[in-house]
Parts: sequence; structure tokens; C-alpha cells
Amino acid sequence: MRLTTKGRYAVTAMMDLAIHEVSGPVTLNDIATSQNISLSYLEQLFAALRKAGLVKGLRGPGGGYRLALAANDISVADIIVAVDEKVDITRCGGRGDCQNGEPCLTHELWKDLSRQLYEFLDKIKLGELTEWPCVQERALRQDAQLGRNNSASSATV
Amino acid sequence: MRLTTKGRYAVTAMMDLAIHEVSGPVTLNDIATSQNISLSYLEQLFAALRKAGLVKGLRGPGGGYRLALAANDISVADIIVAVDEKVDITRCGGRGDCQNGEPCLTHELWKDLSRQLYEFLDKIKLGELTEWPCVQERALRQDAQLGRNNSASSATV
DNA sequence: AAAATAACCTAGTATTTTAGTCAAGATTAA
DNA sequence: TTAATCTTGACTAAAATACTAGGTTATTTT
Repeated sequence: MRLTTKGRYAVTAMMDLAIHEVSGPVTLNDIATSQNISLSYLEQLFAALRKAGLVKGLRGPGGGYRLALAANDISVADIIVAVDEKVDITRCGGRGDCQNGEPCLTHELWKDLSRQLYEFLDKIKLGELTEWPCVQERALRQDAQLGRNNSASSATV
Repeated sequence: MRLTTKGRYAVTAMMDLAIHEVSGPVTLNDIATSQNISLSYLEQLFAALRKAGLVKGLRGPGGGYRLALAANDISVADIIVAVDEKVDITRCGGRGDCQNGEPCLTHELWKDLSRQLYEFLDKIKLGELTEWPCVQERALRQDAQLGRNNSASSATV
């Protein structure tokens, strides 16, 4: 388990989707604007998220991305694992024979620590994050600036 | 808070020090051998650890590195922070004005999540890690292969 | 005193990852 | 049909990671 800016972008982008679930699909263009990163980079991240079954894309006008699962069934760990393609952190390619045929100290230790970290992040669900006050506040402000409408009624008509 | 291989190397190296606290200083050469990474790279990591006051170096023959604090006073978070020089994860240089003068969603969310992660890793002390069974076992095997002696009596004479 | 050891320091380099760009195509609502 | 939007692939620039090579300084052993 690693923790890079890549994972951060992905988590924040998924937040965007979760917040606007009721108002229909969110375009990558909107996310790129609000997160201030390039569209194409986002596309790469979403390709990974789609492959992991976390989001589904809807083509055509009015399209965009939505969550493929309920927000409470997606954890921060899920997202990070999806985009942070696991590089092999071991020297021996996971064979555990890096030290004269024996696994070295690194292996077990990091595997255990990594698992603890994963379990921690796996407990934090997307649904919870949207409840945070700071998120709610920012979301409304973003919508106003992008001219988006977050109310369920107007979008589903 | 980021989590890279750099941090992993550092944590594992610190573990090595903690395990061999009783038997005197550990040379970077030994660590480089057991972790299978380059000596100079380790030196760079230890320069950061020393600057952070986590280790102290002892020059000359029989020298090496020891922990500067008790193993139970050093957390995994301490080590990672020491070597993973914090890059500014925000786009606006931490000014919080990336989105038309307002902080964007990313800021608060990641700051909070990052803090939670830090608190989690800060609770895990080096002293605890050495208690893990997998660690004890591997440590003995490593010593045998390096020809090191882990008993307190022989080393301090 | 000399030799050996090992920390400490500096600068440079190769590789990988991150982040972003560009362009051509596929799909679908209007 | 056509315009909006996703999808894919190839490519580039910048940064971080990992390593290399060359030293110096302090300490201990011989």
C-alpha cells in the first residue's frame, strides 16, 4: 500500500461523484476544473477506477461518470488500490528468497504494517466522507461556481 | 503524509537498530546487506534520521548507528516524516486560494484524512514492532548469516 | 604513529513514476 | 446527423527514487 498524489486525486474525484449522485453523472471536465488538474490525467485515473468496477461511464451528451456501487460500499482503500498499481515492494519479486533463500525482515514487517494500514483506510467509506462538514460546505460553493445544480428534482426531469 | 518505498526502507532500518540495541551500534553496511540496497542511499536516509534526532552515529571501528531515543518513544510516523520530505500536496502552495480565492474540496478532505493516518501510524511504536513474532524470527536468522552476535554479554565486553 | 574502520558529506547520474499533452476513434442523446 | 462525451494509445516533461563515485573526518586497533 502506497499513498501518493495519484491516490489523493482519485479519492477527491470519487468524492465529487458521491456528492452529486442525486443530480446525475459528473463529467471529467467538471472534475478537472474543480480539482485543477488536466483532463487527460483524470481520464487515466478513471480508466483504472472503471476497471476496478468502482465507477461506470455514460457516453453521449448529458453523460459523465457515476458510482458503480453505493457510496457506503466504497472505501478509501478501494480507490487507492485501484489507481496505485502495486509496484512490487520486495526485491525478490515476492518470492521471499532475497536473502540466501530466506525472506528478509522487510517482507513480513511491511506486509503486516501495510495490511494494518489497508484495514484502517478500508473502514473509511465514501459515504462517510461526504458527511464531513468541510466537504458539504465546499461542495455547495463549487457548484455555484460551475453553475451546476445539486438538487435532485431538476436533474432527473 | 505520503507512504513510499523510502519510508519503508527507513522503518525497516530503524527496526534493525531497535532489535540490536543491546548488542551495540549497527553499521550501515550490515543494513545495506540485509535490506539489499545501496550503502550510499542508506547514508542519505540516515542523514535525515539523524537530523530529526532519531538516531546518533558513532564513528570509527566498532561504530555504527544507535537509536537516539527509547524504541517506545519512536513511532512509525516519526520515521516516515523524517525521510519523506513533505512535498506540498496542494496546488496553491497551501494558501488555500486555488479556486477563485477559496480553498477547494481537496484541501480540507486530504488534510483531515492525512491527519487521521498520521495519528494511526504515530500510535505504532518501534518497540512494539520488535515484539512481532515474524520479526524476532527473521532477526535471528539474519544475525546468523551476517555473523553478528545478538547477545548483550559478548558485545559489551 | 600508522592503518583500518565507519560515519559523514557532496555531486552527479540512471531509472522510474508522476503528471500532463495530443490526437484519433467510439458511443450515444438530442 | 451531429454534437457531446467517453475511450484509447502514444508521446513528453518534470519530479522522485535509487544508485554511483568521490571524497573528509573521527575513532579505534595494531
